[in-house]
Amino acid sequence: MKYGIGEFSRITSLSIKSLRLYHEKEILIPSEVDQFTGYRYYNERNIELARTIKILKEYDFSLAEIKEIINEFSDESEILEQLIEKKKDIEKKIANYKNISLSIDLIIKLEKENKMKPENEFEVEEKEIETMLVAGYRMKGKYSDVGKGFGLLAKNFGREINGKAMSLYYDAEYKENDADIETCFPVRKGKDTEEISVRELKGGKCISLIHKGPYEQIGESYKKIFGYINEKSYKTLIPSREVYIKGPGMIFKGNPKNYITEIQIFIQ
Amino acid sequence: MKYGIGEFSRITSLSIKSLRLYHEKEILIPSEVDQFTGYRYYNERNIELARTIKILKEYDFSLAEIKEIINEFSDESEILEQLIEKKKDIEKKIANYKNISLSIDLIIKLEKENKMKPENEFEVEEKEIETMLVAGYRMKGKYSDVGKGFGLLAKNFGREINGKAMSLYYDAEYKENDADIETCFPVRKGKDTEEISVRELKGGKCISLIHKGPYEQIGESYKKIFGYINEKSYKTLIPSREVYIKGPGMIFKGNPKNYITEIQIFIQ
DNA sequence: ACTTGACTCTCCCCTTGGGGCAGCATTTAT
DNA sequence: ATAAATGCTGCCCCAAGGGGAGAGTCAAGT
Repeated sequence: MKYGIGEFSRITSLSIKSLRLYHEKEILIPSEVDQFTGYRYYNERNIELARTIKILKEYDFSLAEIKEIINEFSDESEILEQLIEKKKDIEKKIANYKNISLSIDLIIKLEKENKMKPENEFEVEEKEIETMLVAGYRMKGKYSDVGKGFGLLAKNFGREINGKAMSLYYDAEYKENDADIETCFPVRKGKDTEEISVRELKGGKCISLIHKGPYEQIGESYKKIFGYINEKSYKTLIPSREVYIKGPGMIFKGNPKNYITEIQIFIQ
Repeated sequence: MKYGIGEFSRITSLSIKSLRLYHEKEILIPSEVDQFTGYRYYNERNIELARTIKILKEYDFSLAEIKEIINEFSDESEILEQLIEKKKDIEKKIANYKNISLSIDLIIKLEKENKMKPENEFEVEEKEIETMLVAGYRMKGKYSDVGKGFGLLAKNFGREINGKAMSLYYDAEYKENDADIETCFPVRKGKDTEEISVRELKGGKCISLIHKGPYEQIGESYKKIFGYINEKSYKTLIPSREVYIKGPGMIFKGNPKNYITEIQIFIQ
């Protein structure tokens, strides 16, 4: 029994194009090729081989690998090594895709939270903040350096991040150049590394104000919030916090005019 | 400040080749191109865009998708839809790879079992078989039809298969053409479908003989095993079993001379 | 001013696993 | 005998670049 390429294609569910390619690459050679017309004819043994090739393709082997395998081996027990290797490859891909999936999840989650409660209020507010687990990287420098801190945190704790980026300011007064800052992410879990400390960040009562717009103009909001605090004669605690509700994103830098930062000054 | 392509490549960790491609595809257009020399020069804004592109690439977006996104949007909140879609894609890939991984695992496992205990004995043996969960497809036909049954089972229960393929023979005597056969796989778990029944297959005491070689010659082994049974005056039960310790594989058909089949005839 | 070495340019071919089409030859069924 | 279906080769195309040839350009040292 012999089959023309069309029939063979239907039998094996391999496209005619693929069959011609496999012939050209000497992976699946028709049992007979008409010397004059070039017509390809396939037989039963070709069907078996085609099945093997299809399965190896499903298992993500490349045509080059498949060619090697079918030329050298004829039984599963002989290709255990290759199967184990391939499985490792696949596990790596799975791990990689899982990371991507988690990263995307985080972005979606944070953005959805923003959509849920569009912060329309610009008034000073008193509120209670809960204790949370954070990963923090403490540094001395300027505000503009915090990006590096967040980059470091994201690289090390990317998959455990659980909320919005924050900065903690440990100076009692405003410092331009040598500020004592800790960049933080809320995390689900994690261990200290050399540079990063993971710990509970105590909550408490705080005075909060939403600042909308570029960070460079945040001074005005600080003025407003301290005005309120002085009026009420509250005693402040350090560190104070800035929560980046909407800042430069994971993907886009975004438009600074739309940045939203929450200032939180904790009181006794 | 402007950067040559080499420096920009170092800054962004994108290869020069990629940068030229992105320019050609109008994804990342240098801030300045020398009209006479064709030299590309990049600026700070290009760095931001490059970062965005890199991240989208990591998230598995194609260049075409990236082009669309960066042309139309400038904030994460605007591409939530695309992110959700991409996440679905990635979940599909993960699911697919997991299936492959499980299939390969199964093959490796079964082959390793064969290596562990090379069945060297060809003598009739009495042994105890444990109860196991099986998925079975019952049919009437010839032995040569069982392949289809196994194909069906593998398709539906592939990821739950937990041992070697078996056939159960429900006829008391030998039948050539219209035999009542059930093809089975041991499975971890599973639910009945219209054609396939999942259930406990009771174990018990059986007389076993390993048959090595093509199935066509299994008659001799049956003769031997029934000789033994008659000699001992055992009462046999139905169904009897054939366990395909080594038969046509998942990948290769293999050489029938090396096939190993265990005949199990249960006794009271 | 010149040379040298490092950069950069365009162009072309290669990769994987085929898809699609043109133009022609052959086979099969009516 | 003729038409419809099938098959052939050859060419161009996709994504996302990699590699290299051959030529032009830039900056620094002499």
